[in-house]
Order: sequence, then structure tokens, then C-alpha cells
Amino acid sequence: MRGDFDNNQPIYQQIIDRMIAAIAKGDLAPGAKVASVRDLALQHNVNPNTMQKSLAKLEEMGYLYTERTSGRYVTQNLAVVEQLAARVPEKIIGDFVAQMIDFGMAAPDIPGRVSDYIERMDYNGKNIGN
Amino acid sequence: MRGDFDNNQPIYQQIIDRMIAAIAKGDLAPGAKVASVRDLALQHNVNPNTMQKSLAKLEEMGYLYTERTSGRYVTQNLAVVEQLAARVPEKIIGDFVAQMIDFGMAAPDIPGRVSDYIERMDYNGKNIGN
Amino acid sequence: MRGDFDNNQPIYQQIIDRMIAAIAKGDLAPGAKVASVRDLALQHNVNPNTMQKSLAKLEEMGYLYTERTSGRYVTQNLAVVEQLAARVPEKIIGDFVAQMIDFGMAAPDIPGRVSDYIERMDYNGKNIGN
Amino acid sequence: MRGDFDNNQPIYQQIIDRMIAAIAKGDLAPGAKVASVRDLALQHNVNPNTMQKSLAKLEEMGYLYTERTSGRYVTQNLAVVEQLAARVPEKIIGDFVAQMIDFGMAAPDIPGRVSDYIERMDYNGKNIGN
DNA sequence: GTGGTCTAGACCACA
DNA sequence: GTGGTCTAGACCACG
Repeated sequence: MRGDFDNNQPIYQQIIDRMIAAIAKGDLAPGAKVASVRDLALQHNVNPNTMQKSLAKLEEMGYLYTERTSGRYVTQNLAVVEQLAARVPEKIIGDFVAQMIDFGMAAPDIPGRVSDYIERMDYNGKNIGN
Repeated sequence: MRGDFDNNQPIYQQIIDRMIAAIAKGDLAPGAKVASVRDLALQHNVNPNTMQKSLAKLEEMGYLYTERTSGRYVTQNLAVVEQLAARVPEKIIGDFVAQMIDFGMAAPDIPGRVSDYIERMDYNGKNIGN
Repeated sequence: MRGDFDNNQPIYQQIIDRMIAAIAKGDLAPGAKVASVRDLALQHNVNPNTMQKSLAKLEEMGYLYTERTSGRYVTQNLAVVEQLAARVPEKIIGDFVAQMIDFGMAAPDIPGRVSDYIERMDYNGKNIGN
Repeated sequence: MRGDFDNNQPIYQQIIDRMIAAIAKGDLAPGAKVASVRDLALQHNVNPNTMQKSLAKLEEMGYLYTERTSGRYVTQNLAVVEQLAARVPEKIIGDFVAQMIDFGMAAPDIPGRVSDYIERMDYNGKNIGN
């Protein structure tokens, strides 16, 4: 039926993640108009209620704002967006490093391990690099 | 009450993760006796049934086995344990890299970002050490 | 209280067996919706948690799958179901033959014994039918 | 450690099954002396308490009897032993046929299925037949 | 004392 | 209303 969602995570959360990523990457530029709840629900193939919930949360977080009668927009607050582009990966890295250290790996060795992994990845999937 | 569990993940799963890490790190050596369900429940501050569920899953996965009426033990199967020690960090790195790329970062830039993070961490860490 | 369970086998396992038989026989068709945990618990006269455990195991085995918040369904994977319809009786026969041989019976004599039994059964059965 | 017991069945019960089979097959003849608890425990590689329990149950069932000071013997009651040789397989067959019919198989077809199974078995394991 | 099973009942997120 | 999780507490077979 709907194959592209992970059953172990609420759908609305997965949509939030997608949209935050889109904002952080600039696919959704600051000030840009966001599609209607109905359209987004269709695009993501979910129930409009679910999409509504995701958008409400994104608004709470300050990434979107609603202009009454006209629609929803990505925040104009550049600081927030830049922070996103910076802090989100920062947190991901932090969690990752913590996990590795917890696993008994010396901190200085970690980047090397990551490099190794990426090199191996390149061999298997050169096309990704092009 | 119990502050050290992540709300977005079932407790039994988080316990599984902890114990797998312990086995992979060697804190729980192959063949070692595992504490009783009741004791572990006390240690982790959860209900014995929850702990039972975690242990049953670990057993299904082949990391533990039960000697009836005598207790539970870490698998003697060294291959499994060694695989764990190798594959677990591999998976952590893989998930991390995937996340970063998903967030718009170019793969080759990732190790650099990790290095930066660790260096910054070092400055902060040293102060703590003094 | 509950007379139709065998004391030498966990209830959840007996329920699993029943449901696998139902799937193999086609009483539960592929893709069919399975009753809710609570309803099934009532039908089988057990605690919902027990039923939950049975269903979770059936899901692990690949015979059921869960559509979040909508319910549980029999797998759509026809291969799995057909295999079941073929393998289950095969296993029953295999276990039976092994038991008989273990009891000192020569393999070639077994079908004859079964025939004898069924003929005797028929005599008794006809009376019941009138 | 002790590889020849099924973890899902009490050990004492598995020993009972073995000994009943031995009596039914005549490996333990009526009136024959049974080895001491201690020796049997060694033979079967179990705790003497466990063996004791098995023997007590077998005595309850009437298959063994104790001659004070001299030891335990297989019942002299030939009826019991013959019944065993007859009724035990009878019950196995009955259970089997019931299972197959429950599975939607017509009773007259069952012996044929068994024959088929045994023939296939012969091809794979001719050595068993010699 | 050990693991295993079962019950009763509660709470929660989800759609 | 659906499945999922967790708790508290009981009982049992086992060795």
C-alpha cells in the first residue's frame, strides 16, 4: 500500500524530518510558500490529518509560519535556517561520536574510520559520486 | 522516576541495545553468566517482564542462551560475537553517513566535519580534566 | 475455567498453531484482516497480552503483518502461504513416522497400521452418523 | 554441555518417554532388573534427583515396581506391557489422524500420504533400511 | 533460586 | 478503535 514509511517511527515525525531536511538544504527557501495541507498530503501520500499535525509541529518549532488566509511559509528568520543548516548536522555528529566512544573507540581514530567507510562506499557505488 | 531512557524508543529495545553493546565491547564475555532476570530488572530499574522480553529477544537473536533452571549465558559462539564487534560500529558509521548525506552534505566532507567536532571537543574536555 | 488448552504447551504456542493451521487451510485467506487483539483474546478466551504475544510471533514468522492503527492482516505473500499448506502436513507426517519408528515399528508397516485405524474409525463413525 | 535433550520439555519426562519406549520395544523385558538410580543417572547424563523422579513416575504408572532392598524391576504384568506395545502406537496414530483430518484431508487419503512420505524417505536414507 | 507463563489493568501514540 | 508497551504480581516446573 504505502511502502516508503518506516513502521517503527510515527509518520508525522518522518514527514517533519523530511521537511526539516528540505529547509536545511535550501530546497525550501526562507519565505517560500509551502503547498497546501491537502496537496502536501497527496504528495506524501498520507492522511491530511497527519500532514496537519506535522505542519503544526513545524510551526511550533519556528520553521514555518502561517499567514492567515494566504497560506503557510517557510520562516524568514535566516538565523533559524542557518542554525538548522549548522546545528542539525552538529547534533548528528555529536550523537555519532558519543556512540563510537561509548563503544570503546579512541576519539582521534573516529574520522579515519569514517574515511575508510566512505572510500569503501565509493567503490561500490561510484555512480553516486557523479 | 527513571530518567535515563529515551522516550522515542521502547525500553526493552534500549536495553537490548545496551546489552548488545556490552557483548560487542567484551564487557559481557562469551560464555559468561548473565545476571538473573530479576536482578537485571533491578539494575536497569525496569519491571522484570520488560527485562524478560529484552532477554528473550536477545536469545532469539542468538546472543544469549538459556540453561534451564541454572541461568542465562552469553553465547559461546565466538563467530557471532566477533561479528558483532565488527559489524556494530560499521552499522553506526553507515547510519551516520547516510544521515549526513541525506542532509545535503557531500560524502568526502564528512570526515573533516567529524575531525572538527572532535578537536572542539578536546578543548572543552581538557578543562574538565584539570 | 478454560478446558480446551493442553497443559504441556504454552497457551500462546497453541494459539500460534491454531492460527497457522487456519492460514494453511485457507480459513484465513491471504490479505484478510485479522480480528483485533482484544476480540481474538475474547474468542480464544485468553488474556489480551497472551494473544498479543502469539500475534507478535506470527508476525515475526512472516505470516501476519501490521498496518499501523488499522489492524493486522494475513500476509499477501502467496509463496509463504502455499508453502505452509504443503509443508505443514508434511511436518505432521514426518513427526508421526519418526515417533512410530522410534517406538520400534518398521517403516513399511506404518501405512497399514494407519489404514487399519481408519477402517475401525469408520465403523464407529457410521453409527454416529445415523 | 548436554546436547541430547530438548529444551522445551522437562528432562524427567523425556527420560520417561525413553524408558517406556524401551519397555514397549522389549529392550527392557518384563521382570528384568533396572539399573540403580545412580547408574541410570550416569547413563542418561542427568542429575540423580531427576532420574529418581522419572522412576517414581514410571512406578506410579505401573511399568516398574520396587523390591525393597533388592532393586527396581520392570513389571511382570504382561498385560500392561502388551497393552503398551499396542496402545501407545494406537494413540500416536489416533492423534495423527485427527490432526490430518483437522487439516482438511479426507481420511481415506491419509495412508497414501504416509506411504508417499516413507518412499521418499527411503530414497534419501537407504542405509536406515539395512 | 531460576526462567517461563499468564493475568489484569493501565496508558499512550496513532490515524 | 487500533496495536504497542509497561507494570505489578502471581503461579509453576525445574533441578
